Amino acid sequence: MKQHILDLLRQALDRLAEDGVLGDAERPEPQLERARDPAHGDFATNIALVLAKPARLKPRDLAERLVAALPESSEVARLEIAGPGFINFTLAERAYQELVPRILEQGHDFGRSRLGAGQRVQVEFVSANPTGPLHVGHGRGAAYGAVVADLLQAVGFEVHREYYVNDAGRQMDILATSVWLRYLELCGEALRFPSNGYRGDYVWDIAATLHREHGDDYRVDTAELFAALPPDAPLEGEPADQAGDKEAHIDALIAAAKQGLGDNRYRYVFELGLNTILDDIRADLAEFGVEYQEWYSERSLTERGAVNKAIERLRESGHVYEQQGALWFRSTDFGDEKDRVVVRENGQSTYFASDIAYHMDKLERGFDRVIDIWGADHHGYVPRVKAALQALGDDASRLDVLLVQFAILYRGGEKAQMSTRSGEFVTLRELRREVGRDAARFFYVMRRCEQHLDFDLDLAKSESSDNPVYYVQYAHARICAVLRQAAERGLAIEPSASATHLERLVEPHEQALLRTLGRYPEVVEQAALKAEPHQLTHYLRELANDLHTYYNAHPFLVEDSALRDARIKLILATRQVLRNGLGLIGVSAPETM
RNA sequence: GCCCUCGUAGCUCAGCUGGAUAGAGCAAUCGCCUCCUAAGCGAUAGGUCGCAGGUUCGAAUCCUGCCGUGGGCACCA
Repeated sequence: MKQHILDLLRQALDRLAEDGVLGDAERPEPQLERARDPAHGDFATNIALVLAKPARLKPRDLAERLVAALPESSEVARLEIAGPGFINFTLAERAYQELVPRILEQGHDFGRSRLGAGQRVQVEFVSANPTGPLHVGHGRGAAYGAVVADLLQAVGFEVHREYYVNDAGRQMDILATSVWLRYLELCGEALRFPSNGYRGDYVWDIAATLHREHGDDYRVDTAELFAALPPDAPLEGEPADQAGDKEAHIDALIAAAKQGLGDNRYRYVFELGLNTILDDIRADLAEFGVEYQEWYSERSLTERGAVNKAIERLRESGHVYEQQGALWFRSTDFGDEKDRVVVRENGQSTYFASDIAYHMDKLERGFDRVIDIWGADHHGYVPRVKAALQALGDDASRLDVLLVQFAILYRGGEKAQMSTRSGEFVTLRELRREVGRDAARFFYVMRRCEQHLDFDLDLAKSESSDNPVYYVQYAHARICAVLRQAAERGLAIEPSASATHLERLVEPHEQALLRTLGRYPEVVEQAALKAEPHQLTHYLRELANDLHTYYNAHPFLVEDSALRDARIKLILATRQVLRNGLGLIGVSAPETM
């Protein structure tokens, strides 16, 4: 509908331009907005105000010229110039009524478009280190990323969903070492677990697997091995007098593990930890309705020399220098606040170096657009990654980084962030178990991503209209109930084809519902282009409200068969849009509740 | 200290590429089930859009400063 009016406006502008009315000024794309006040019709444009100055006309005079130049359309019932020079469009009722057969015919495809014209977009999201289960913070990134990806796909982009697996690097060594130490404890060794180790129960579980399947094969004499370790930082309950460096301590422990186990056995423990956790993450996300096209291994990047290649390219283009034994990237040349190390004094490349290589690879794979979804705590990272792409001569504007703020759980009005048992974050799995997948998906995307999310667990679980998930789902179930009722009464529930009888939809509630239905494609488009799923959740709430209001005001299964036919078609169309919208945010549309 | 984010009704939030009288939901108060699921609907009330300047025909929206929230400022990942 909106596109149609825009077409009319463009044609009118063309005519005025031909007549020389507009002068030489650049012509902006006309802006067409939904009128806030019904008295202003359905759509309004400020184009006359914008063009008045270059055309050297008063806004209202220009508006009149424009209106005169607008082609006739059966969809437009009324045109009006208002206020300082807005042009208001009121659509014909028929234009709305014809939505119903269109929605029913297009079904699942209603609201989808080809706006993206098959452009390839990569969306990378979650990408949590495989050092433990996903927690509720990752859950928000997962839900948000999945919906953004689905929205983009719905408007015609070819979407590639990717998880970057940090399967190399120090954190993974710490995990492997933690698993091994727990294993040694299971073997009966007495040892002091490092302050920087991973302490979660899942580490014990992996260690138990190792112990069960391999007995004492991985056991070494710990006393000898750990004899010369530099001191650790004190654990809770330990005296703080001889505080050591926990980083140096854990690094020495890793080295000791590698030495004690030898390459093969160390690698086995490492892989066992990685695979166990990665499998868990995969299953967790799959149960959450989040699927990927690719799980991209950081290690593979290193193994085929991509990191070295990236560093070489930076070197060739003269953007790196050596200082104090390390290799630095001069990111300040590209707006970063300080230069960054890419190769450490000990010869190891940094995580940032891998990231440069990874992003270089993304662009080389030919995506038209690359979207990274990160936790907001990584925002300081954005300038340096963009700087690196610029230094490599790539187009950094192809990369968009979307930052997702933390989610804070509330239970009984109190923060419930920490789980009392382990002192760790609540896991995504625990959250899903508690509130269910539908509520979790909906609540996670209900707010703008840069907004801190207060996640009210009690509300998410409540079966009342306060709970937006139930509210929307109930609208869907209610329509299904009406159809079941019709079947029980032996009424024809197969609505007649085409637009027959739709002129009977004259009640204000029906007109309101039709207007909301007509907005759906615009909402999907905006939500997709701006990466704002919350627009869709807000819309669905409105649509459900229109339906509930209508339901309370008018019976659908009336004696008058023509009216009944029209009303059933209207609620069928509503059901379709509810389904489509819920589907896009990964929430089910139940037939009964 | 520097950088980023957010600050809108009692609470949680929309609205922010400048537009017409700032909107929802919850909570509060008052109503609506012999009728397709009351997991619903209606009504009332609720505002110095953090504060102060600036830009202009017009600012919640853009700019500057200040105040407050959260986060970031590693040869960690």
